[in-house]
Amino acid sequence: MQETEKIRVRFAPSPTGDPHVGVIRQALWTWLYAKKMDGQFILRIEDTDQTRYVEGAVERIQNSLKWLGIKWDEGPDIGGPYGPYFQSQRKHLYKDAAERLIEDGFAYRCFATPDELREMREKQQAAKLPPRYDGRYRNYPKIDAQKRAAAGESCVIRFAMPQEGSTSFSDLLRGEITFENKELDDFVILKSDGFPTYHLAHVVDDTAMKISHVTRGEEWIPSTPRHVQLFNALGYKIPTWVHAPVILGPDGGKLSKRHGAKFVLEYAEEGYLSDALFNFLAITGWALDDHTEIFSRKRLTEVFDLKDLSKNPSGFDQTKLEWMNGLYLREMEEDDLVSIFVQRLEHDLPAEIPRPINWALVKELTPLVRERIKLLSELSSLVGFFFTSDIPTPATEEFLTKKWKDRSGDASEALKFTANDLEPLIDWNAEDIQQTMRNTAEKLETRAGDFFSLTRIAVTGTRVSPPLFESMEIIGQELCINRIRRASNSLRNTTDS
RNA sequence: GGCCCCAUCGUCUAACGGUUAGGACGCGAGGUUUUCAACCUCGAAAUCGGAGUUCGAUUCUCCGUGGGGUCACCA
Repeated sequence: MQETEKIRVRFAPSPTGDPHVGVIRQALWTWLYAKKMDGQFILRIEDTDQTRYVEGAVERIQNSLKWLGIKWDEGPDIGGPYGPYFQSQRKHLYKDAAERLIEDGFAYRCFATPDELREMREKQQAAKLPPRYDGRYRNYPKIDAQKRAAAGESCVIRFAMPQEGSTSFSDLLRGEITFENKELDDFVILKSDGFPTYHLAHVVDDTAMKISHVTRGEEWIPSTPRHVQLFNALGYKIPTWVHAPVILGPDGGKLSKRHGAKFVLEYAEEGYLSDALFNFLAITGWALDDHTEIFSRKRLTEVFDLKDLSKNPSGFDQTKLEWMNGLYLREMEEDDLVSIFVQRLEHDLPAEIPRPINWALVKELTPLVRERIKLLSELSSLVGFFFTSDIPTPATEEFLTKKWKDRSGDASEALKFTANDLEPLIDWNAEDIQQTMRNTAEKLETRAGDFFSLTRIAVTGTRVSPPLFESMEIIGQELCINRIRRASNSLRNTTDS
């Protein structure tokens, strides 16, 4: 019974480079479905094209998945009952299948050279015909083909597509899709180097691995009739097909590396949270209802369903991802966030700052900054001044904006008063610091805001910073007063122009 | 170009054939405020076009149009 069969799905990338968000979203949806259905999620490496193999790609793929919390139940590193999980290690299976197809009259050897085929296509195109294999070896005597192959002549094996009628299949999302067989040519199933093409390989493997749902990008729709024919010719059961939408680049075309980060691990480096990217990827192209969009992984494994995927390709809304990342940063459990912050600062803070990073300090400043950043990469520049006893005094121009324009003397005075008023403070806490400084401002007949901004620059070194008084409390009395005095002195030595 | 898929605010999307077409990001206005954020309120913003079917189409059908995919000894 189909209904009672175990759900087994797979993610089957080829190791040609880093997986970008489009392919990883595909993996993510597939994984969610496996979890929801209490099935198995298999990772299989489709390395049948040795010319495109990229060193380290398998590791990058695995690391991308791991970073997102997508664990496979069977795969190249952990094995499983249907291994091996590298197609390059299953060559004999494809060869056997191809030979069986020849035996049964579904396939034949083709000795056309690449040059010959290229020439053929050029002629077709010159004649304004669609480029396609013309079947020149389709009726070549089997005995002769056998002889030439045995003699070591290079050849490929092609599938003999039916030339009449049509092939239909049902897609979970799109329903019935039909192609005229005459539109399809005799495609290669086994290459001259003995490796299979994708068409043969995945049909053989998906069957051998008992894959119940073939999930893949919609770009595969046009070759699905070939797969249907292959499944049938081999006597295999047709799986359920799910051709999911793809992600479009910001330019409307295919996702391109020119526009910002593209690879999953780049998002990690840029300071996105795994949970946030996961959530975001899950809901671009899928929705539960008309209002929910924040989901934990666990919740998603309960409510997600492949059949609810959107049919149309989606753009990648980078801005919304950033918003969502900020949201996760704000809502995360504080202790978890502290440890993420520490980790990030270890990595991002300038080398001069001694390691290990002071955990207690990070814990203190976390509440001050967590809602001020969208990306972890923004953290170190925002909090750097907490970690060094010796910030460089900002340039005069930094201080003399707005109310203080051309008033370096006044600014210097104001800071001097602040330092003096702050010095006797016994209980160094944000509230008292604020009160003291408000008094100072009043005394100087200066608007508090203008006055605070001056102090902010002196203490933090920047015009934009975490809340001033809380920051000052953390930095400590002595250091704050030093910085303010230093700023005051530097301003006094400036002549207004 | 042939074939195939798709079509709701700028973007991601929701809507048993009956809703003032909903939400979110972003954007604009206001509020809050020591900077920046965050937060709150309000606002602008969409059913690609044309025929049908129907008492009634975002929804079903057809035709256009637009976008995307695919036509390899790549996946």
